[in-house]
Amino acid sequence: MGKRDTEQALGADGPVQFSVDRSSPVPLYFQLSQQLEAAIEHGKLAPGSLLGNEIELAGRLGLSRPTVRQAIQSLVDKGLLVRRRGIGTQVVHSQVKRPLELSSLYDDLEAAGQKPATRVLLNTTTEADAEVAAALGIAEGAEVALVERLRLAHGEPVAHLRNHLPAGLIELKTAELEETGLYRLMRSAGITLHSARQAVGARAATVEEGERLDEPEGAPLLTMQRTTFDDTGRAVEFGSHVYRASRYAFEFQLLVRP
Amino acid sequence: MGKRDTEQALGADGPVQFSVDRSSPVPLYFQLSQQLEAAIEHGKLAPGSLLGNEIELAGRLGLSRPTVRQAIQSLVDKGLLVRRRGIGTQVVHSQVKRPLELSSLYDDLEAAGQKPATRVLLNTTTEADAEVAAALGIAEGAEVALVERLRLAHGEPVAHLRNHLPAGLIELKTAELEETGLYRLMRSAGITLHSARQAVGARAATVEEGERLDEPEGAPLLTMQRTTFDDTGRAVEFGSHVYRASRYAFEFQLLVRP
DNA sequence: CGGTCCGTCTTGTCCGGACAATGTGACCTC
DNA sequence: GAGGTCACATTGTCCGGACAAGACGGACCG
Repeated sequence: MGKRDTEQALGADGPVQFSVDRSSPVPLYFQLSQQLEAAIEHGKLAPGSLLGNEIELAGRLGLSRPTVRQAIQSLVDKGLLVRRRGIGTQVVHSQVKRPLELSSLYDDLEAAGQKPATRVLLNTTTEADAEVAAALGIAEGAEVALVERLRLAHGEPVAHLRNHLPAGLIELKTAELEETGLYRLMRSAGITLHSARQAVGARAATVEEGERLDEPEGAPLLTMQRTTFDDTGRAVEFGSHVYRASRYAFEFQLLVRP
Repeated sequence: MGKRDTEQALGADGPVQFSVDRSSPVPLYFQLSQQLEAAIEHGKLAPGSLLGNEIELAGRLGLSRPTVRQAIQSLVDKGLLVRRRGIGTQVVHSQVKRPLELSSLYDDLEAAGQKPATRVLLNTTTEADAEVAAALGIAEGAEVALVERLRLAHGEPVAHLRNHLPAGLIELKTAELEETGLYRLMRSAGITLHSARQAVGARAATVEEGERLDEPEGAPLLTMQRTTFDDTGRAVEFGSHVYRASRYAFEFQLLVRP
């Protein structure tokens, strides 16, 4: 009965089928959004194809339209779908890389198959200087934890990491720091990382930095300063890091919210 | 009649007042979210203070609870509010910098009061090589626009910018490129920028780069490669840029979506 | 005094419906 | 044939209600 022929989201044998389990404790909208995301990821929903209108989709699944909209909206926020009033909802054309987690050097190296290792150079407490106090939003002179680490890949130095944390937030054990990344330790301590403000620059290596990182004096180094916040807006970490430019580059994705 | 005393969002003279205009074409939830955001921005809602429960807020404004929730949710997504079941919704503790737009060097310099200027070195079309084709998702050898620019601040060079764009997307006039940034031109051409994938690294300047940027050979340079996508997922620009590390650093904010 | 249970508060999820806004395509008119 | 007009399809906004889930405080009991 459709007056208009539309490019439907069809597989080889009909429309992609979704289903929800009402006995599951997982919210219905979340079940649906995961199935949609998986279908997009696996190419079952081709880029550019229309999803079919919300009301019919809701009826087919036995859900209400608000629930279906909530599922779709979460994927729109992720950049996987585009809604167009009067047209429909379609899959974006290019495969979108995932929004990229707050990059952890340890995880980055591990994912690249580089077998990261860590040498803890310092694990103590100190008084916050002006820069650290401003970054963490605490008083100058307040006690903070200070960790300095050398991160290695394949036995060669990649970066020198210096981190300051508010006192009492987490107890950092040197043995743990040698075996995993700082963010993993914080997450397993119940801290939910939420956002980070970063500044990335470059400069020439000093003699000391060169010795530490096995680079000649004057070699280009990548520098990053980062303040990380948890979900309540507290600053939970301030890092001041130096990377060998010959061994590392940052990759990340920015989303624009208009 | 409240059995519990809660830290309310109070000003000097009672709770902050909001109001909506039903005759306005602006959606109600958007009116409310803007007023909430402004109140947070101006400190009228103190960090950590509770917002008051949704049902009462809805009743006070003459709105339904879903509408109020939609307004609140948009601010939660922005990282300005935190919801806690059984507790309430509260303002995050630290002032959050805005999510940071897709950084435009031109806008960055202008915002810093640096009076940016642009010298267009090249404005032509060419065939996409393998790297450009892969980044833009087009065929190798396809026609692309190519622009090379030197960006100056206070008359001194800051960066060398090379951009490739799919053919036919936008007509770039050299005169316009000298006067504003590429992103502004694209936006005013009706292209809605959505996300970008970036890689930032560093390296030592070659002789030619040094001459172009007024740096000695071997000076540290910041490099960035960026592919920008519009809201349908099309790649609309691939940039390969080189910055003087002594004059520029990237600042940006990353959001973690759990 | 301490631990457990329970009630209450708040957000989370879900439903069904209604009307508005907008883009598309077909139809009609000139 | 060209242009404007109109109906239709689809998402956008908004409402009112219902129950569930989690968190906190206080009462109760050992």
